[in-house]
Amino acid sequence: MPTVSSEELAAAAGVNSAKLRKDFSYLGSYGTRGVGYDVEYLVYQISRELGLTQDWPVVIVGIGNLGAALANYGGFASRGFRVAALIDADPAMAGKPVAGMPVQHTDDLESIIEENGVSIGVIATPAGAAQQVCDRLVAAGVTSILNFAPTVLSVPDGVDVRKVDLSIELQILAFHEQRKAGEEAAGEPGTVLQAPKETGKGPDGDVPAVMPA
Amino acid sequence: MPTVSSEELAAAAGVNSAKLRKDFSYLGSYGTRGVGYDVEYLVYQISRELGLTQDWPVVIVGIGNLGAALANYGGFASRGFRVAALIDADPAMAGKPVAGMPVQHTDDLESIIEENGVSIGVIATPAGAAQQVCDRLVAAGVTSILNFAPTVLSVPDGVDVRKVDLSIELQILAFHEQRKAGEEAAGEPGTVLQAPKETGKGPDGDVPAVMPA
DNA sequence: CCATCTTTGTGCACGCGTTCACAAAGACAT
DNA sequence: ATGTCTTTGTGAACGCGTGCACAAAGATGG
Repeated sequence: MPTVSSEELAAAAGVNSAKLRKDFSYLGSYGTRGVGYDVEYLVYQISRELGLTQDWPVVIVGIGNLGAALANYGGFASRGFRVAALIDADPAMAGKPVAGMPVQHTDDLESIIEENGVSIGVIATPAGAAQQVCDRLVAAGVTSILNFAPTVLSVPDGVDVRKVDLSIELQILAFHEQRKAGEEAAGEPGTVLQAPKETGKGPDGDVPAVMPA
Repeated sequence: MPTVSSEELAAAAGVNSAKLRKDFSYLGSYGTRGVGYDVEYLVYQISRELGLTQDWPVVIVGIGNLGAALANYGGFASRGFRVAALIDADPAMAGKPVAGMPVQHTDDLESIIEENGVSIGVIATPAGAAQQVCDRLVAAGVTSILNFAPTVLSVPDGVDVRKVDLSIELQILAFHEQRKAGEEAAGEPGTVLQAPKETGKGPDGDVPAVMPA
């Protein structure tokens, strides 16, 4: 029976072994003292807890470049996601195959959601259409939305929204890049003030909490 | 002179006003007691600190659906980013206009980086090509990389890499979705163990630290 | 010029998460 | 069986960030 110790896993992941054990303990006691964790069993338990063992049908609304990229993205299937439908408002897109699947028109959004039991929707439309699409998705029964449009969506309680801003990551890189460049010329008064300390805990460690939208 | 108080800003952002004032104080003392912060001056100071006032030339390598989506993304310009070049390995792509800009061939990667003084690169290639592209970018002088390919890149010290996994966000939504569904049927032994407490601090608050790559 | 009122900037205390350290548990050898 | 050795699971301590509370600063009015 192949096993791993918390020490090995911690070293591989670059975290503290005690933290790892404590995290695992919240899922139950799946380890064997003196031996470690049964790899296969552990993987299954974590997968189950994260929802990887379930099949999540999702719809992607807005089949532009980004929507098409998402539809073609291979990582979804292995994570338990199944693209149930691609939806676009452009009648010219309807029926066209994208990622081996015909694009459907927005008119059929509600019936598609219902028939496939979709609870997760992905919005990759232009900013102007996002809120309207969001409202229709929610009305049709979607309770989780992944929003790639550069808009803040308002949704009723009980609906989760996650906003992905492709430029925020670049922003963070640029912030660090600026820090690198400023290091050799540090100390000039009134130009770049140092943050109180460098935690070094993670890539986000020294990014200010407040960023403009 | 239009001003805002830390109280107003905190209410708008949904954070504590003391935290906000303390954060601002790390950038310097830009407020006026009894009045608040001069909006225009504050915006400028924060923009400068975040690097928004600088012009960051970036190259996008891999002009598939995702690369094209990024090239067309409007949010970059307003954040101080300028797409200096689009690069692809496919000779058939060379010269084709994407987002009003001709795609250039990978052969010219090094000269493009050098001529434009690019220090930030975006990788949107297939997984198989990512590391090789990364190596060439780094060798050419790029010190920050935004990686959309589903690979972990290895880079020398001093180079920053941020990995964007489009499915991880879906993963998080699915995790919460599962929790929602499990709530009415909670308490069954051995199925879904509760995390010790619900912090409610943010959308990532109750996501386990360890997730499979 | 003094009094009052508003809001900043920050010392300090609290609370939470991380880490340490160790007892308990189980494997394995004798 | 008994002892030894490894590794888990977790109580307790530590450290850091968040929020409270207030003194200092400056505006504003009389």
